[in-house]
This record gives sequence, structure tokens and C-alpha cells, in this order.
Amino acid sequence: MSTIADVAARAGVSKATASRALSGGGYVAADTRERVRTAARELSYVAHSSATSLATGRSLSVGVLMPALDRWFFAELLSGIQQELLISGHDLLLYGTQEGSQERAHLFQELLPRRRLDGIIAVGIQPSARELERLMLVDSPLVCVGAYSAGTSAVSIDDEAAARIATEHLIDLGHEDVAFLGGRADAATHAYGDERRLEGYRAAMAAAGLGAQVRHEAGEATMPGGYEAGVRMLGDRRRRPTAVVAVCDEVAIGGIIAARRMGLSVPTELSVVGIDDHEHAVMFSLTTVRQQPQEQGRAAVQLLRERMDAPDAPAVQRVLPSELVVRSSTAALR
Amino acid sequence: MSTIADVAARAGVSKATASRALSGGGYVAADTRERVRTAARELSYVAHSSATSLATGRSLSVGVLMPALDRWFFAELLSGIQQELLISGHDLLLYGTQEGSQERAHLFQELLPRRRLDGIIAVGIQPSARELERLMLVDSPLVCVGAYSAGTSAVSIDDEAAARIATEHLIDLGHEDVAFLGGRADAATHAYGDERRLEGYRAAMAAAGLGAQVRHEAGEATMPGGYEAGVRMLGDRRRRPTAVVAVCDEVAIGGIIAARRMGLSVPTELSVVGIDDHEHAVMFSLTTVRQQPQEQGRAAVQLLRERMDAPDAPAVQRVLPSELVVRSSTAALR
DNA sequence: GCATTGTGTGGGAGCGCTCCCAAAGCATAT
DNA sequence: ATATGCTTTGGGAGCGCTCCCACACAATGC
Repeated sequence: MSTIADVAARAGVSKATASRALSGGGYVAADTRERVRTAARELSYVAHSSATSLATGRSLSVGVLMPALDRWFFAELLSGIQQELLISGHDLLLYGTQEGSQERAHLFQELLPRRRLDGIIAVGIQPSARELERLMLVDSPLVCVGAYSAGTSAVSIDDEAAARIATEHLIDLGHEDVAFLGGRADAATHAYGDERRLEGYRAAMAAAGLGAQVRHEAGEATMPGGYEAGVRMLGDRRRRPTAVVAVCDEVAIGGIIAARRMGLSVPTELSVVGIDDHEHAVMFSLTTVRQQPQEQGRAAVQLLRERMDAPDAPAVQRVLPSELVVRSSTAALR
Repeated sequence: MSTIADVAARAGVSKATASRALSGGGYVAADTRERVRTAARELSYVAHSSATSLATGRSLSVGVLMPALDRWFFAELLSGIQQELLISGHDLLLYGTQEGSQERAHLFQELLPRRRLDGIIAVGIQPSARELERLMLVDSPLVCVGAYSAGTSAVSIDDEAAARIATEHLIDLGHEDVAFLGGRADAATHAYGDERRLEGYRAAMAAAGLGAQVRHEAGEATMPGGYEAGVRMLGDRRRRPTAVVAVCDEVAIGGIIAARRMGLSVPTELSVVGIDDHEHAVMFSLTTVRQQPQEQGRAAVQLLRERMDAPDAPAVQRVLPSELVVRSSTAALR
């Protein structure tokens, strides 16, 4: 593999000029630049990122901390992050955060500082003060996604509002017996958002004078989790709700399948509303509150870029909009 | 941030000794090593990866090329790769390959060579001779997953055998009118494996003297894709098959949902078998041929490590086993 | 005329690390 | 006594790049 010295020699200029010609900055005559570029092309020269990084102090890479990959939300988010990073030419270092606290400490103490990353996007976790301090030391700006942090920049939707919108939609349709499906207080993954959604549901119920009807059937935030919770909730026909707000679309779809299996027709006998607008929502005609994880990923990268350009600017909390998408899994109470 | 010179000074030794004490190699007295380690801890010293990389020629990182993230197979695979890389302390650089050929050229010409990666795992794509040559130049060993390549190391299941096993299971149950659901010749994603599965189905049918019954309803390899293909296939009740082999579990599940919606009972009126053993398979009692993408991810990393240790060893094609998992979406023909 | 400004180029230090090599200390063998 | 080997340490070159600074030269101002 050739180095910049080879390119310089071939173009008949100094290393310094070759560097300037290739990477932009400083004065270079147009024909010199062209000569250097030609030489570089002929030698298939590609700059060594470690050398560049060492010399400039910037690594052209961003770390992304993910609690899981096999969930729609996270996969979409990662996809959005990846697309947006491509624009600014940053590479994406992927770190899993699903393991225990031992691993997590190692991640913040060793793995991340070692790379001198230009920035870090932490998904679904709230770094501790000590962890933040560690990142300060190597000054990697941080943006959180889906975790409502105090001092750090963050992007998320208003989970509480999303659940409120979903619940109000059902209440507007005349439903009074509205239950909340899925999510649990002690879940690790995506937990904080789930909690807020439950709050939003409770708030909407209370505001409509239906505080006494509040019911929550917990379950894992997956389609099978929603199915099982649905079976439990719909099993006792005397206590069946007429409508359900699901913590997310996967749970909603699991719930719909459970309802169908038990011979309940959706939406005639049971209205179901989700939160997400999952790619499968159309197939199940699911009414839902849309959030766009890809957009959130892009927004996170944009926020990160702002922080890289102006590290001392105050932290920004960016709340992305979510809107009700009415399909036909919800209907007016008979 | 402190450097190794700071650590050396604090421990009262030279940079060379400090380096030896921290990163292993060479003679260091036990007490010296301890003194250096203490100094490092006190200064929260972490080696700068770019400097290490520049000096050693190894980057401690592996590039992973992914065509998509929102599919179960890829997400699981990535998860397995990630876990296994953690063991050897390699970082994971994620690159998307979904964009056009323009982007792909840029990836192989610039992005990958720039990083001087210790290795590359390419998923679902077959690098061209020219692209391989480019990787040779920066000598990054390559392992392919799910693409049947000639010269490079690769890991996959025997897709043809998997489909054959699935088809034979149905034939053994007395079915003769067996159709193949999903997949298409011109699909970009995961296409080659799909093709092989279709071949396996055809081969099994032909071997049982059912070559004339071969039928293929194409569709995207997703649950909605399977649903739509299922609706098309089952719509004409005079030409309904009694059993279906799906290109993957997502399609199989979509097919099952389609069948139910059309009032067909599974498995009484229609047997369905998938390939994957998706995490949702249990919920739908889906009979399927198991493959374990996480294991494939781990295997890919192991193969890569072997190549990193012995770059001149011949390429290895590792074929992972797949086995039939009988649940209750298949039954004997009435 | 000379000072000033704007362009274009090269020399070389330095980013933080590793690793080769020389040297020194000490025990044991000859 | 010297030779030999083993252990321990430090000096310093070098990985490939960028960027500061000095310098040369032309164009412009007074």
C-alpha cells in the first residue's frame, strides 16, 4: 500500500503539498492539485485513517450504543443513524449494551475512550454522571435517544403524549372500558419510554373521568408478548375491555392475533390502537400513533454534529412529532 | 487525557518499559509492572487506538457489510457477530450495502481501505474480483456469510437441503399438491439463498415424481409479502394447494395469517412449513427448518480469526447444520 | 523606489504508540 | 579470570499523516 510520500514523489511535490492537495486546506495551484490527484489515483492511494486520526485528533467515527438489534424500533433507528453518518463521512462503531453492569463499566472505562470517538449516540440508556465524566475526558460529545436525560442532548418522541393521543382516540369513539397492554415497570429495554406511555394512558383516562377503569396487563414488548398478554386479558369474558391501547405496535399486533384466535372480531368487538406505525401495521389495518425511528436516528446524528461543531453550546432536547394514523382496527363503541 | 509518557514518568520508568508492562510482550519485573499499572490507573490512562494501530499495523477492528438491518436474519446475525467480536476485543464497524452500485464502489474503493481493518465480514453479497483485489492490497481477510463464493471463506447453511427437508416432510405426510411461497429471482436482498431454496423444493418434488405439481408464488421475503402472496395463491379455491413451503418463516407466518383470514384452518386444510425458526415461530406453532443466524455470526468471526492468524491457509467453506422442527402447522393429508 | 499583501511550496516537528537494539546487571559455567 | 546466558531497562527510530512556519515570488499600494 502506498503512502502520501509515494504520491508526493510521483507528482514531484513535497508531502506537505500533496497533503494539502488531497485533503483540501491551504493554497495549492490548480494544476499542482490535479497532478497530485492523478498520482494518487495511479497508485490507488488511500489515506491511512489511523495516521490521519493521530495527526488531527479527529477519528471520523461515531460510536453507537444499542441495547438490542432485533426490535423494529432499534433496527430502524440504527438504519437512520447509518444513513445520516454516511453523509458526513463518519464511520459507525457499534457497541451492544445488553450485557451486565460489568460489561457496561468496561464499555465506558475502556472501549469508548480508547477509540477517541468524535461522538457517541447512546440509545435507550441513561449514562451515569461518572460515565459522562469519562466521556468528557476524551471529549466525545454525547446524544441520547429515547432516554430522558438531564444535562445531555437528546432526541425522542413525547411518549406520554403519544399514549394520550391513542387513548383519547378510543375515548372519543365512545369507549370507557379501555385497557393498556404490554410493557412493565422492571423491563430493562426501552423501559423508560414504556413507563411514560403508561402514564399518558393513565392521564387521558383520568382526564375523561375514567380513572376507575384503568387496567394494565403487563407483558414483554414483542408480538408474542402481546399475544400472551392479550390471551390473559381477553380470557375472562366478563372482564373484557372494549378497547385496548398497546404499548407498541408489536404488542398491538400480538393482541389482535390473540383476539382473532379467541373469536373476537376487530374492530367490531374490540378496538386496538398501537404506538409506532410499524412496517406491519398496514397489513393488520392497525390504527396507531406514528413515530419515525429513522428520523430520530437522523436527528440524533444532526444534533451530534452540532455539538461537535460547538461543544460548549447548551444541551438540546429535541422532541419529534407523532401523529395519529387511523386505520380500521378501531371503531365506535356499539 | 494522559499519554503513556505521563504514565512512565509517574512510575519512574521509560516509555518502552511502560509499554511492555501494559501491553504484555517482553521482559518486565513483576514489581515494575505493578508500579506501571498503578500509575496508569491513577491517571485513568487508556491507550490511544490510532497510535497503537499506526505503530502495530493492526486496527483491532472488523468491518461488517450488511444489506439490511430490519430483517430477523440479519439482526440475529449481527448480534452473533457482535458477541463473538467482544471476546477477541475487536470493535465492529458497520457498513450498509443497500444503496446503489455507486455507493458500493465507494465502499470498497475508499471506506474500507481507509480503515486498514483487521478483517471484513460481508453478508449476503458476493464481492467481485476487483473488489477482492482492493481488499488484498490493504490485506484485510474476508469472510462471506450467506453467499456462495468461490475463492473466499464463507459460512452459510445448505439452503437447498433446508428446502428439500421441508418439502420432503410435507410429501411424507401424503401431500402432493405442494406449492412454494415467496422469494423471487430478481430480488437483491438475500437473493442467492432464496434461489437455492426454490431449487431444493423443485428437486424434492421431482425426486418424488411430483415435478408436474411444482408451483411458485413469488413475493417479498417479509410477513406482509407472504400475506399478499398467500392471498393470491389461496384466492382461487379450485387451484388451492394442500401444503405450502415458504421461503422463510416471515413469509410462512404471513401465509398462515392469510389462510386464517380466508377461513382456512391450519393445518387441517392447509399445511405450512417455513425455514428459519424465527422467534415468532413458536407463537404460530410453525413447523420449520431451523437455522441459527447467531451461530452463523459467531462462526463467521471464528473463521475470520483463523484467517487473521494464518492468512495463507486455503479458504474454508463452513456449512452449518439445519434441522426440521415439527410443530403443528403441518399435518397428514386428509 | 520600498513596504505590503496574496499565493504557492517545502522542511520538519510532532501526534502517541511499539519495538528493535544496545547496554547493564547478575548468576552460572568454563 | 573470561565467557555465556538470562533478565531487565532505556534510547530512539519510525508508523503515515497534518500543519506550523519560513521562504520565494508576484502583484499591488504608496
